[in-house]
Amino acid sequence: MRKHNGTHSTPPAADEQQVKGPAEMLLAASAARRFYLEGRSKVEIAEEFGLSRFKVARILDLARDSGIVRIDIRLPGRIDAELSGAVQEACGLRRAIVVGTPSDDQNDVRRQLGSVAADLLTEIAKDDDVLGLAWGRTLHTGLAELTRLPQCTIVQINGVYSQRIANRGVVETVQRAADVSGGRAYPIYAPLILPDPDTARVLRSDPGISAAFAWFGRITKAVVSIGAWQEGSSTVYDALDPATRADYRKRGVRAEMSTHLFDADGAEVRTGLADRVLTISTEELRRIPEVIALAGGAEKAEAIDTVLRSGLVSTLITDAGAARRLLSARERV
Amino acid sequence: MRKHNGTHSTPPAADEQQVKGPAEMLLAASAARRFYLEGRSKVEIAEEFGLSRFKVARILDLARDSGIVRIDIRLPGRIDAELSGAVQEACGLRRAIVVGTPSDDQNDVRRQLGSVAADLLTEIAKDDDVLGLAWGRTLHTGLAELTRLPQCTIVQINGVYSQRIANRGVVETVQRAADVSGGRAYPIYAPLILPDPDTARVLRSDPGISAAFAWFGRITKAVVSIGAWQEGSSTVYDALDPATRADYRKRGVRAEMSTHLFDADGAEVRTGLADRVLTISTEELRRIPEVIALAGGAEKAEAIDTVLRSGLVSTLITDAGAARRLLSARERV
DNA sequence: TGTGATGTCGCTCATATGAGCGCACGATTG
DNA sequence: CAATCGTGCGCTCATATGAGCGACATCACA
Repeated sequence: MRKHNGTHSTPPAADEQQVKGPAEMLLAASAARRFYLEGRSKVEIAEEFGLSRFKVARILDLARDSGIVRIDIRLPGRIDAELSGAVQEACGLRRAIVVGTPSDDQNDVRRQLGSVAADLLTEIAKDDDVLGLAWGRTLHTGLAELTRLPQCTIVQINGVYSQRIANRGVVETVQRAADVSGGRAYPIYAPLILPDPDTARVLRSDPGISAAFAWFGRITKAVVSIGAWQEGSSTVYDALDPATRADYRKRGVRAEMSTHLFDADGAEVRTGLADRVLTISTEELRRIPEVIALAGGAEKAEAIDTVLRSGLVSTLITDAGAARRLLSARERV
Repeated sequence: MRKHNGTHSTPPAADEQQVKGPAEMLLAASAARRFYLEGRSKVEIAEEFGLSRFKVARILDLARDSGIVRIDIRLPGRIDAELSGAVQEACGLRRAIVVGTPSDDQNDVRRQLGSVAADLLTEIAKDDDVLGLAWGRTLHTGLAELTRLPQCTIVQINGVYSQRIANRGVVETVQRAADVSGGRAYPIYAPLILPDPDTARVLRSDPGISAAFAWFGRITKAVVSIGAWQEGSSTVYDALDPATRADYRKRGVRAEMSTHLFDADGAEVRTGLADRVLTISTEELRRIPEVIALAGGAEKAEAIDTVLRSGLVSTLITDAGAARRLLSARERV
């Protein structure tokens, strides 16, 4: 039972006025109202107007084709359904959510992405899920909206980068998530990046921190963010000294996710950095069934493209600008 | 098979956001696109998304109820479907066509009504129809748009009121209608109102005029216009001297159609006027299967109400202002 | 007037669809 | 722990629906 084959796949130039005259138009509008709005069956309508149900069907087809009946599908709020579908398709993701930001302000974008991520978590989290949260700046504001959550264990999956964000905020958000969830929380009260591998090793054996790390293998849903390898786009980039930044860039680093570095092909670039950060490993990440990555801003499009190639991410939440650039990049390939 | 029982008969206050989260919303939008826009079946959609067809049905219901899918029915151009239906219902007419005039200018309204009448004639006239045309000012301009017509006989059903309108125009329009139709025309080259019954009698036996009158009994579709018994609203009123106008008004006349006068109950008011006009009789009118009446302007609402009660009219073409007043008058009864 | 093209209508029949139902599961309460 | 309720899911089955078809009217053109 395929309706209107063709007519709707090739959208009309304008309202193609195929209708003959006012009487038929009125009949079409009336029948369409009964059928589409009042939910009557075509048989009923046929009886009411004294027509055959086939005639009614043809009239309704006509009404759709001529633009009398207009069906539009648009998500309330900010999600761009079309871009979302396109990105999901083009990148082979389980899910892609593109928010159509009217504003270009970076903070607005971050807040929106975080807010959507919070909604998504609220929606897809089940009891006994183990949530790994790795937020940096992007998630920080938005996840404050997290007001409902099933009873989950919540694990912080990397340390805190305290230079820019008040510690208070991060701690509060973790605790808040655990509170609304009613489950246990495993925060990591330690810096993200440490001066040397020895310090990292010592901290990993700290009871509180190791408790969190012990959960990494059992995380079922994680939220991370993607940064481009440039100023202001990646917490890690910003935390490193200029020489190291340049060195990594020379070694092909284009993107960063949860302190892991990726080149343009989505391959992980192994550096000494891994030894002196407190974070989940890519192997552990890969085992997580649902990895939600956030990244906003058109300038991150290449970095997103890159990280998605690694196959670590199952859901991407981004904004329209980045989505469009991402799509045009993928088309070119 | 009744869809969405209730939900759509009670329109939601706003977009009732019943949807759980972004993922479900996205799924709903995606499924709705496939179903409503691409015309896929629910079974296909279910297969594509790996759901049962029931789940798909529920998602689609949700999408409609939550406002993701918006179906609106509106006629392209100027016809107001809702008012048309309401008037048709309230007045027990076979058809009612209400044009939604943005302009209040009387000439604009007349042009629109005439144009719609032309379209309607084009649509419903069949070969071998005998069309009776009685136009006054309202139809004069609009019927110029008559560009297509099956082969019909066209009969002018009343004389010409030449004081205000150039004769040339009327004659031209009649001939034009006959030309586009390819049928024969029976114009009446004589005034509508004559000074006395004798002159009328003489003229009725004029070969050309009596030829037209001879067709009156066989007319299958007629177009007439309704006037209120006041200045500028009825050709007949305007043509009479003040004393006669007042006299008729005193005798209950509220409306005029094709020189026939009606009181507030829709009963015909018999006056001497009938003997000195050249027009079709109400008895002949009543035998015509389709009588299309035109009347525009809110000030004619009462007159329309009145004439419709006579039962002579099967189709009304009017404007939104008159329609609304007509409806509120009928509601009060 | 014939004749093929075109369009309209309503039929049959296979398929799509929804109402109603029961089942399984989780939450709530005694 | 058991009973109860609510909820979400998918099944059955009667109904609604569209594709395809032939009958018929209409039309353009010879």
